[in-house]
Amino acid sequence: MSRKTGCVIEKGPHDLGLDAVYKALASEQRREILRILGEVTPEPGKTCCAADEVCGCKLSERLGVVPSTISHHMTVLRSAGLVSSRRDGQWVYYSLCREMLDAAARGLQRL
Amino acid sequence: MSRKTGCVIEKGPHDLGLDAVYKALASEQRREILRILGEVTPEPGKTCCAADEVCGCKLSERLGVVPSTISHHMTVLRSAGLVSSRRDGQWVYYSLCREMLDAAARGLQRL
DNA sequence: CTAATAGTTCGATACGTATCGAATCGTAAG
DNA sequence: CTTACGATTCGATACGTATCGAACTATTAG
Repeated sequence: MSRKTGCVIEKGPHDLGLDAVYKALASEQRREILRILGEVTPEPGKTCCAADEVCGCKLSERLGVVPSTISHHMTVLRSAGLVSSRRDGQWVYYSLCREMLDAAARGLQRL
Repeated sequence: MSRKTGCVIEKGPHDLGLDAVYKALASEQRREILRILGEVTPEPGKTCCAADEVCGCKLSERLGVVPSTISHHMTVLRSAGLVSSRRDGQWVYYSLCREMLDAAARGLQRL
């Protein structure tokens, strides 16, 4: 099926719509995840990663935390709109939502 | 004495220097404080606020929280480098450190 | 000096979050 | 169907944070 979770930029009073975004960013581990997703370097020999996407198991490996913790962080990032997820067979691929990152950056400069 | 706390932009591995900044931003109340400091609108008849600065008692009044809570938030914001503080007699004036806000915004775009 | 005002610090409480292991679900491979 | 693997959910625990009131400090006003 591979239904893709779109990244929608919500707008509300003040930056309440960005509240979840700033909370999600307040974690070095999650920022590391975003950095990894930003790399989008496809490893040649690997089967588990598409061209510009990263799957959960790779994140688990690179951060050195168990899958359930990764899953938790990805839920936070996804509901903040910072990443989108797509299931392809056994794997779930994540990719960065740069629009939301830009929105957060603009939100800061607006202060 | 009015010794001013300078705002220094620290740099470290990754954005660990920005960790405190993102944590400080992960609070609607603190973002509201930054917004108020960003206004820098001097009220004409008021005696407790200098031209481009805001004192703690005004923040306490506008947010509707007790002074001790404001003091806590200001400590967080100050140690993140997002605001600088200056005591003038009875009052402590706060002002925004736009350099650090810009650094945080740039940090996001770098992801 | 005394009283009043602004701010900070401290202690307590409540709430949120990070993390793990175990159990479960979904999909693919045998 | 059974097994294996990736991912998620759940429960428990530990830690961090927000908030308040009370006590304290600093400064000004009388």
